[in-house]
Amino acid sequence: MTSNPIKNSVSNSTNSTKSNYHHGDLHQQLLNKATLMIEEGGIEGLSLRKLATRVGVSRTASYHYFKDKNDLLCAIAENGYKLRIKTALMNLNNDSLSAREQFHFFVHDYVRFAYENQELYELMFGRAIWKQQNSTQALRDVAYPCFQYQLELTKNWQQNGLIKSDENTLRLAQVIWGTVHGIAKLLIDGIYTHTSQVEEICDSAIALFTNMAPSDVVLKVDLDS
Amino acid sequence: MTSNPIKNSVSNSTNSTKSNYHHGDLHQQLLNKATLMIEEGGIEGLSLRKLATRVGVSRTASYHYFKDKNDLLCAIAENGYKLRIKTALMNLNNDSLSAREQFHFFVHDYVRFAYENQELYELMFGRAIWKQQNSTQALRDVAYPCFQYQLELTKNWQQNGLIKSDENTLRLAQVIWGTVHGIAKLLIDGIYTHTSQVEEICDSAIALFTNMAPSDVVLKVDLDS
DNA sequence: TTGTTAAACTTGACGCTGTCAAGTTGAAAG
DNA sequence: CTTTCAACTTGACAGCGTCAAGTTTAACAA
Repeated sequence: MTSNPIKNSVSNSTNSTKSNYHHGDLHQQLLNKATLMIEEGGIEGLSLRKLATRVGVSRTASYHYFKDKNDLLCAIAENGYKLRIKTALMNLNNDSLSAREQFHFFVHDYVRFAYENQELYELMFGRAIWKQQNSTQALRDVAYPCFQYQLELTKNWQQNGLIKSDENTLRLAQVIWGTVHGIAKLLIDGIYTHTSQVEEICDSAIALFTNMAPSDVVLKVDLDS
Repeated sequence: MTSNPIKNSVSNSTNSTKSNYHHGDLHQQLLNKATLMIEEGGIEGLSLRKLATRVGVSRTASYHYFKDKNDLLCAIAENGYKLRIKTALMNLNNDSLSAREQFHFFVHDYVRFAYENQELYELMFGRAIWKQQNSTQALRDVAYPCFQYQLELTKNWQQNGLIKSDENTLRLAQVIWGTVHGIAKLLIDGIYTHTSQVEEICDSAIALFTNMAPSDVVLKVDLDS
C-alpha cells in the first residue's frame, strides 16, 4: 500500500467489491459535486440520487450531512455568498479606485458574477431559498453582510458626490441593487433579446444614476482578467 | 331533465357513477383552475395530476389539450401577458396624464402587478419558460409587443424631457425594465427585508431616473383602486 | 333505427423524484 | 477481543410527468 489509506477508501466508485463505506470527506465531496452539477444542469437538474451515484455512494447517504435537499441547497448558496464577498472585496476595496471607477466596477462586476455563475446566482438570490423561509441561519449570517456591504458602497458614492446625496441611502442602495439584479436576471433567464449588449445596458444604468454624459461613462480600464 | 345537458355532463366530479366524460369546456376549465392553483401554491406546487383531480377528470386528460406541462404553463403565461397589456393600456394610455404622471404610474403599476400576481409574474418573466427555449410561438407573439410598448413609453418620456434624451432609447428602456423587474423580483422572492417600503423604493427609482427632487416625486394621485 | 367513426377521456405502466425506517458495516475505544 | 456508534446501505412509499393502449360517447351516415 503506497497511497494514502483515506484517499484509497474514498476512491473507486466503480469498484464491484462492496467496500464503498467512505469514512472520509463525503460532506465536502457532496458539496463540490453538487455545486458542479447545478452549474451544469440547473437547480432543477440536481437530484440527490444522481448526486449520490456520481459521488459513488448510495442514494440516501447525503442525509447524514444535510437534513434534506433544501439544506444542501442552502449550503451551496452559502459558499456562493462567501465567493461573492471575496471577489467583490478583492475588486472594489482598492484605495487607488475613484468613487466613479468603483461604481463602474461594481455594476459590471455584479452582472458578470451573475452571468458567469448563473445557476449559483439563481440559488443565492432566487425564490427556491428565500421565498418560503427556507433559508438556514448559517446562510442568513453570510447573506446579510453582503447587502450591508452594498449599503456602505452606496453611502460612499453619495459622499463623493457621484450619485444623489439628497436621497435616503438605504432606498438608493435598494434601487441600485434592484437595477443590477434585474439586469442580471433578465440576462441569465434569457429574456433580453440581445444578450451581447449587456455591457452597454450596464453603462446606460451607470449614466442614469450618476448623471454623466454617455461619453464619460466608458472607462479606459480593461475588465478582462 | 331541466338543466343544460352539456353543463350537466360537466358537473359533479364527486359523482360515483362513471359519467365523467366531459365533452365540454375542459380546456378552459383546466386553464382557469391551473392559474388559480399556481397563485395559491406556486409554480412548483402545480401538478398535472392534482389539477386533473380538482377539475374532476383522470390524470392524463389534459394531454388532449396541452402537449405537456410546459405547454400548459405557456398558455397560462400567455393569458398573463394579455392581462398585463390590458391593465397597462387602461392605466397609462390616458391623454390627460403628463409624462411625469405616466412614468410614475408605470413604475408603481408594474411593481404592483408583479406583487398582486406573484406566481403569474414569475411564470411570465421567469426562467421556467424562457431559460431553455421553452416558450411557445403563441406566447412569444404576445410577450414581445409587451416590451415594445415599454420602448414606446420610454421614447415618449425622453421626448418630453423627463429622462435623459442623449442616451440610446433601447438601452434606457432595458435599464428601466431591469430596475422595475429587479425591484419586483427582490420583493416577491422575499429578499428585501422591509417589504412595506417598496413604494418608497419605487419613488427613489423615479427620482433617480428623472433627476427630480424627492419632494417632487410623490404625486397627489391616489393609487388605490 | 342501427352502425360507424373519431374525438374525449381513462387505465396501466414506467422511470424518475425526495424521504423515512430499519438494517449493515467497520473503525476506534474500552 | 468485545462493545459501541457513526457512516453508509437497502427497502419501501407516495408523488411526479408521460407514453401506449383501451374505453366511452356524441355525432353523423345509411
